[in-house]
Amino acid sequence: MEAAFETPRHRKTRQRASIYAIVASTDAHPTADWIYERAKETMPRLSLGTVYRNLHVLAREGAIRAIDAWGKTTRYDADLSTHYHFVCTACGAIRDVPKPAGEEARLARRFSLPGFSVTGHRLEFQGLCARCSKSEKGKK
Amino acid sequence: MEAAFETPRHRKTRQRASIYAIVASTDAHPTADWIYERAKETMPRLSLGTVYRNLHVLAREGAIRAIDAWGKTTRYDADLSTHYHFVCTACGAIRDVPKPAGEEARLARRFSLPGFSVTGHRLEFQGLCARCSKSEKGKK
DNA sequence: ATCCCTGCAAACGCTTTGCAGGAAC
DNA sequence: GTTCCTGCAAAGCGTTTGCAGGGAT
Repeated sequence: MEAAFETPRHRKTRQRASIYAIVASTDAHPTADWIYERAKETMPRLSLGTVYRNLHVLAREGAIRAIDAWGKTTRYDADLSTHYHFVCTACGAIRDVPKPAGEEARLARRFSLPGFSVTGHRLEFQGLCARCSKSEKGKK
Repeated sequence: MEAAFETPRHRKTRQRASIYAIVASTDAHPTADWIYERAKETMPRLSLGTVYRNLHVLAREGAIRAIDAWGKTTRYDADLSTHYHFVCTACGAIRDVPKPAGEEARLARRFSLPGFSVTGHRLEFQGLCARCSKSEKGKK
């Protein structure tokens, strides 16, 4: 009963460390399944359920962030800096879009939401990424 | 073979008419299941699969719009005017937020997305709606 | 030794789909 | 009469969860 004020919340496990490392190693905003496949390379007995459980733990701890784009599979991001996303409607790729400073203030000024206490917002651009944009032109 | 230039795409059915009427009758951004329950009141043999199929048809035709909020169930909206949404993280209610004129231009100016062809965007506010905001205060 | 965490598999919620009969054209 | 659409039920997909055994503390 030492350190009652500390919260040793979770034990360290190889699984969680590996999962975090994988998420942090890419900016491709991977899906749970993609992470699972990568992690299995070093831990063949890993189960998908464990991946999901640890992604939740990591997200709750604030180590990673869960993002959901256009109703598709949830994707995960270890880049905690606040930014927006651009989603390619053709290939599903997600690119980061930096959020300008003072965007909150601008939005608050521009949108009055009486009675509501706004805790956050989400801005997402859709369209074709550079690559898909090219191949579309080629086709048509 | 009259009117080859017209596209009679779909037949009229009571089911589709009813489903559209229900979506159009509310601004509560209903879920497929809610629509199903309502529609069953007048068409007890209706199946949920038919509801989904028709919602897709209507969305493809542009009669309604499908919106997905925070990874939860898809919701539907017959209000085609472009607007944003505010989602209450406590009760899940969705309220419309009018989009100011010229927002596209402003965003394009503010965010440069080189190489991407942006076809749209989505802005969503999260927080507590007026009602939940009150009850939260009461609790704490 | 404790209890959390894991692997496994079953179950979940929402959504989609194959089929055969019935309705719209 | 020809197709499309429906009701039904089963399957699909991503995700969650109950369980018993194993690993971290």
